[in-house]
Amino acid sequence: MSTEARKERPPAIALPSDRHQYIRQRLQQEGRVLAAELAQTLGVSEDSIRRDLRELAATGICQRVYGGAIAMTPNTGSFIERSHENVARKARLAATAVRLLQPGQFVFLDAGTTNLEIARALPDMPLTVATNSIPIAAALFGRSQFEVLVIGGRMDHRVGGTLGSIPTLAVQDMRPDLCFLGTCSVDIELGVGTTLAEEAAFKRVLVGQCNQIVLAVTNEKLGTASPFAVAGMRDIGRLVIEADAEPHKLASLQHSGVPLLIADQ
Amino acid sequence: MSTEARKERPPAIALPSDRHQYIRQRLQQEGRVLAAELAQTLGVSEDSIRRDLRELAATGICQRVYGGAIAMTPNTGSFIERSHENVARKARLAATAVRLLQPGQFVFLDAGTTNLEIARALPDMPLTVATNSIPIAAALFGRSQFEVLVIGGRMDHRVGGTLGSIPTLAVQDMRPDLCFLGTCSVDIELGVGTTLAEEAAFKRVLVGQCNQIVLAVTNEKLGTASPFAVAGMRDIGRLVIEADAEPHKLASLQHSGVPLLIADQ
DNA sequence: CAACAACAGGCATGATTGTGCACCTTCACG
DNA sequence: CGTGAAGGTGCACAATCATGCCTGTTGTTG
Repeated sequence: MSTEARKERPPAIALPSDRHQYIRQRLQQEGRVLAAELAQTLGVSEDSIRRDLRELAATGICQRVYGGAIAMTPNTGSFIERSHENVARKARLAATAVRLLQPGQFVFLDAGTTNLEIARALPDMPLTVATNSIPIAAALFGRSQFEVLVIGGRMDHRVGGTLGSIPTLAVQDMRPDLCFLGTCSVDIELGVGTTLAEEAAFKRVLVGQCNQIVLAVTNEKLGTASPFAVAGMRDIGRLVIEADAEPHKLASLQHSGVPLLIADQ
Repeated sequence: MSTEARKERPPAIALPSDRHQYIRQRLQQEGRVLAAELAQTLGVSEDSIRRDLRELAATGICQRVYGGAIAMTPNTGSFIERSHENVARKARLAATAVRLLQPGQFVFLDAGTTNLEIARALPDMPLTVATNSIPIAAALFGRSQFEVLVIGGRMDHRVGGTLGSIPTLAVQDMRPDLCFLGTCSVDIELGVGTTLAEEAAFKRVLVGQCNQIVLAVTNEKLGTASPFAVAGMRDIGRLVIEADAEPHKLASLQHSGVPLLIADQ
């Protein structure tokens, strides 16, 4: 196997940065690494490997698990998988976010697992809801007090909704009062971003159409960046975050002037 | 079988998170898992498997049952489909109907509970699938070998799909090879009909766009009429019926010249 | 109802982890 | 050239985690 050949190559590595690069390469190739195996391959103690993995995890490159680490590439995990992660925390975020709604409003629910929880948490009041997400539309099926508009087009199996020119054109005919924007990353300097170019293009048009943008983000997305920019922080009308967000991130967000809404514990 | 090959693959699993991922994959593929079988396949005790399943159940990924666990489908939501007890019969109809498909075809799946079973029974071959039904789109979500086109518009909570001018206009740009038409009633004299005027209007346009119309109907719909006509019997390219259809209805259908396809018992 | 399988919880054990500490190398500075 | 600061590395230790076994309980089947 090619991976075997690559694993057995003499490391001849003395610099920690070389080790980091090697670990990142392995993570990208195989999706996961084992601490003990890395220690043997690289000829250092497991302590050093653990330190390396901790540092890589701190920068969001991987996620620390018992015995090693798994790659944190955002494309890892389809929508179905992601929709099972952190459900309780997302539901708490959603319960707070829906308080921003007023009866009679026209609200857009962008694709995303947090927004799926928001769809489930929508209160029983007259609302017009538009969405390009199939799971969200399915969750709203039967909630007959809502006028539901489905944005048609080609379904993207990664994001769980329609993307491309057809949905983009359809959104240009709408003027939602409120938009819950789905996102992969939020950073004060870099703003909101996603991992797919097509997704970002759609969201950019969406942001331009909506009266107010609301962003509900879990802790792990705060302070991270994604390859494709969607919006700047000044475009965000309200940022809903968890109660136990890291203090220094919370402080810098408050300092940046974004209107915050902190979810109940 | 491919599932066999996947089951027998050497686990080479050292991390507990890998085990979780494997179980989730099996759940998604097969809908259910057995604790004893997992323990043997993964080379750990059943206690550990039970702990894993408990954790996965706690996060909502699966539901714990005696002997294993079954997959939860939170993204497809709580459908009212469970109220339809004819799922098994519809699934048999569907298994026969999908044999009409050829690789590479463009197929339209109209809204309807029988067509939902057809969506689930679609074989693994390259297909372009268009639908105005949200439950069907949700069922196809994740089947990444299909190019799925969702027909957008206002969602009708009674039929579970989009209806009105927007979907009708969207369908006029399509020329599907095959269309599985949803229906409320079929009669040799009166043809195909539905109970909603808007629904019938959409289906009439759809019928005009498609190269071949396939109708899969359960016994209780045969020989009944609905207020709004959709198509005549001569528009039907193939009629899929159950094996135990009433003999006199079957005879008159055969006499009428409609190409019949009788489902397996 | 009886036999049996599956289950949850408690417990002991070994593996993994984080942290503090000592040692080493490197490098800038006097 | 000597020296001290800074960072990387390995080791020891305590805490945590994962696992298998045990026990009593619950659910299933005949």
